[in-house]
Amino acid sequence: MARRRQAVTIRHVADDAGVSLQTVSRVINKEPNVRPAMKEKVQASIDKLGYVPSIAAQRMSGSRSYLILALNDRARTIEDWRARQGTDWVDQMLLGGMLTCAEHGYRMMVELVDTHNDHVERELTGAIAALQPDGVILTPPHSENPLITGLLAKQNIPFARIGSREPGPGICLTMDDERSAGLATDKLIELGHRRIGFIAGSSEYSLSGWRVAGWQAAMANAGLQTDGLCEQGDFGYESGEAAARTLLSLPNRPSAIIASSDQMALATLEVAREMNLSVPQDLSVISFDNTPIVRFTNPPLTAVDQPIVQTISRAVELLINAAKAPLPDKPINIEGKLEMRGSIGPARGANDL
Amino acid sequence: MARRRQAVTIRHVADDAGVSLQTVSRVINKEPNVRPAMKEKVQASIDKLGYVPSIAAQRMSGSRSYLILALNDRARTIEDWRARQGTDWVDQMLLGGMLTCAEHGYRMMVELVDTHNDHVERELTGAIAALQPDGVILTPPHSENPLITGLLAKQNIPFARIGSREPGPGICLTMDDERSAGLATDKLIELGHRRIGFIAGSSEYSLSGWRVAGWQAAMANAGLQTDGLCEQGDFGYESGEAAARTLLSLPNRPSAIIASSDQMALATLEVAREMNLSVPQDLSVISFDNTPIVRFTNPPLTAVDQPIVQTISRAVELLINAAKAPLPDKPINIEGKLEMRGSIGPARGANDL
DNA sequence: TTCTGGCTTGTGAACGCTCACAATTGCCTT
DNA sequence: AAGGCAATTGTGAGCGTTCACAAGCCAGAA
Repeated sequence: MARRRQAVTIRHVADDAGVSLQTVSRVINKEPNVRPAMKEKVQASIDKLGYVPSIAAQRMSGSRSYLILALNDRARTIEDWRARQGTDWVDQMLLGGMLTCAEHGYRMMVELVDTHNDHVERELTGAIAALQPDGVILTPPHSENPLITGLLAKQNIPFARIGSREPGPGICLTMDDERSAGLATDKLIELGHRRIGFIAGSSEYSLSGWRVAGWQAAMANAGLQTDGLCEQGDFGYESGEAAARTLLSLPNRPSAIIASSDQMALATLEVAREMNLSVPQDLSVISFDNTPIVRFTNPPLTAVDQPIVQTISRAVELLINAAKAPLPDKPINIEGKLEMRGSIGPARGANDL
Repeated sequence: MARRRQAVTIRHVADDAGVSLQTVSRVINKEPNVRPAMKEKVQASIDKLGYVPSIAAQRMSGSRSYLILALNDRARTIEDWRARQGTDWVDQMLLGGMLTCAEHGYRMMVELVDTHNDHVERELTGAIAALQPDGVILTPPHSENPLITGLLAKQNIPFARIGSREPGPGICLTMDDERSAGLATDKLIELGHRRIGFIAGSSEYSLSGWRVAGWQAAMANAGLQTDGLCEQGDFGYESGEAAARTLLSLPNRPSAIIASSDQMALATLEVAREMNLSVPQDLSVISFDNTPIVRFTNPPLTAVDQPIVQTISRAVELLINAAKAPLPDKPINIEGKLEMRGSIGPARGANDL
């Protein structure tokens, strides 16, 4: 294989425009203090030759790498991955991140790392040394791993923590889970439901706790009981099935269930069908995430939309900007909203109230 | 922001081990002709110092970039992306590609490019100049875009074309669409179905045509008619809805339908429900892709599993290897298989046959 | 007119690594 | 024991870009 060289380098542009390398560099980097006429001349040469700076060289010479690294939980095996289902999240992340990166001339790279692995530290330092990204995005559960956040802080790399609120280095972005859960709960209460069950997500994610808290607060606020109405799940389908079965087998079963993930809501729908409960007449269901799948269930699921794309997009912008301005200290909270579909309805006998 | 330098460079390792830079380089690159004792000594220093070579520097000095670029169709907007649904494909690609890359010390980067855009050429050359990948993976419909393949060939970059068979530069990998469609058709015929409808995918993808061909061949082979039983779709839900409605409104409606995508199969299920046809008693449905969603429909969909992960994984391996051995000329065909679930059953009156 | 000081542009070095080639080593032959 | 050849190690240059600094330029003030 022939050694592949850059086709057109900064030198070609400089020669073509009859200026120095540095001047071209300044135009590329949109630095101030370049006379408009000069800038135009150089830009013309760049366009003419189709010049694109080599990221490798840019990185080498100590400037930015124009790279944002997104750290994601890695499935140990492919089966594992498939079994989890909730992968649509990754798509949205990618989408939001990449498009926003592209707008700013950056690129996003995804790295899959196992949180439960002893080698996290090694894998991460390796990735950073190899890639030298300008910023890192941490998704749960990485965002709450002190080993990872500590490492990034030590290396002085700006990073964003999605779905975390722990104070410390890095900017936190959350999707206001309490409020979202509250929103869903309030809606059901408004429809006359008094016994509202909740299926919690994996306790490994602290956002699971926030959601439960939001539900509890809303219930308490309306003077409603929550005892025995919360079942633990892990975001996956099977766990949702078990939880729904437990809740719906209760002597005084809830007339509505909020599930902390679309997968668990799907499972709830299925359990209801098995038990001959029709949705929404006998049971109202609300889910979290609002991945595309919820539009095709029967009935379509009312869901809390997680503004993932928006959140990641915001994170990317902050990280890119971090080269100039320091990251804000305060956590950023992006509000979700309830997307209404057919899976909820008035409680039986609601009009009696 | 402080200029971030590489923490530990090849020089540190060389000093620590008391050898020359080149020797360390040789060890890193697993070159032959390094005495075992030497290799061990160097490796010990590498491990001790936690050295990881800078990809930027490696690329600069003319060797590999350890980067595979995967070109994907870009949704113009976020809404567009969401509406398409079929995003799970991307997940699988990422997964298969990344894990395989990681095994070989490579990384995969995804680039979203609009095929219908006038700037494809510019975007692609830009990405290549900036990233200088060692190989490129093209997914449909990019894999059949002569502008793109031509460009890559001219730049002498090894590339893989997924879902294409057009002769020309680059290695083609397909998932044997005729055979898969044939498999599905044969199964239905075996169950006694005689009128089997087909919903084709977007004509922009030539694999759509292959699937139709596979169905037709299998039907012809069994002496069955196909006239009027094929409807055009575009892989999306809405198109599937329209196609299914047309097929099921036929005076002599088919007792089974094969849809070229999971989304279109979902739509078919929904149309059947509307028309009070129960699946699989009144209608058998088979879909293509086998994305996770099909397990949660009611009934779960029998689907042709597309070995995407396997295919991408294979492509990555070939591309990485292309640095040494040239790419094989012959297209590679990876077989799919039928995954049986509850959406198919014997034809009404099948036992009469 | 001459000088000061800010804007513009240019210069050489450096970034971390691999390439091509040169120098050294070890080992087998004669 | 000397020669020769292959295996092993080392050397200097260069990849494309930006950095720090130096040099040139022009305007307005003295």
